[in-house]
Amino acid sequence: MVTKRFRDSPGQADLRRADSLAREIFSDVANKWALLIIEALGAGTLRFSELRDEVEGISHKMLTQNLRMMERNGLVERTVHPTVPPRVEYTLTEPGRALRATVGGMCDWTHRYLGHIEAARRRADV
Amino acid sequence: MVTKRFRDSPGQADLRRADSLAREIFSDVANKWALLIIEALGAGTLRFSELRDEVEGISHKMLTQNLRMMERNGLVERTVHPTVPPRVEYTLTEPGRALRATVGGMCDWTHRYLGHIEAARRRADV
DNA sequence: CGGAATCCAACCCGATACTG
DNA sequence: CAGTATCGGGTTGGATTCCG
Repeated sequence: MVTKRFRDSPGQADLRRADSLAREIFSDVANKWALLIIEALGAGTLRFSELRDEVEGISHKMLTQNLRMMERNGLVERTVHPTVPPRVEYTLTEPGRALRATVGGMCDWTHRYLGHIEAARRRADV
Repeated sequence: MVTKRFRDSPGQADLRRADSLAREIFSDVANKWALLIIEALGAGTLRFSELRDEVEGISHKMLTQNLRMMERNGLVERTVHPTVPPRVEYTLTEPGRALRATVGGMCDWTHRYLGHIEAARRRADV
């Protein structure tokens, strides 16, 4: 069997294929910092420093890096106010808000199953 | 602007706190390999080698590592058939299936917004 | 204040070899 | 077939510094 060399049609890209665009995007987004940032922005627009306070434990560098990635992928919009001192605000775009809905599901899941998981760990950690 | 704290009921662990159990679990789960494994197991029970084929690009080591983590957290159940050659099967538990529902949402999101994101990238990548 | 760049330690993860 | 252990290069990511 010959591996297809031509592009898939846009709607058919598959997360399972390691080399697909879909997988690349999924990999970008499926990391804890990106998801926590999205969740934090769910409540509304935030400044850089507010975001850093909101997502406890994230470093300046990681926050910048993830915001750049999310901006490039069109998940957040970056607004610079040319004031002194500078003021930069981040907002979820429509795709970002759509993603946020499912991320919220993951957060809820974490809280709901906290007990289950604690118990499972006690069983596993002999 | 007032920071909203309404989501946190007292006594409920908070994802925002870097040192909370909830954050630890979220960080375990919020990585691409774990999520792709969960998605793969959504269709039903799979053997180790089937899982490795299903999640393209994952290494033997990463698969093992993530499965151990997921087993410890009670997301998957591991069944060893004492045959020769050995046969080990993995199945989602109830918490695992619940999580899978939201992961499915993320996968759908990826497909739905693939076009948006591609366009955003073209705009960003000057 | 927000961002970029640098340095460097810590770790991630793939490859490999070996076991039952 | 499934799993463990080890090794080492590559990447990650924190701390720091400087800039507009």
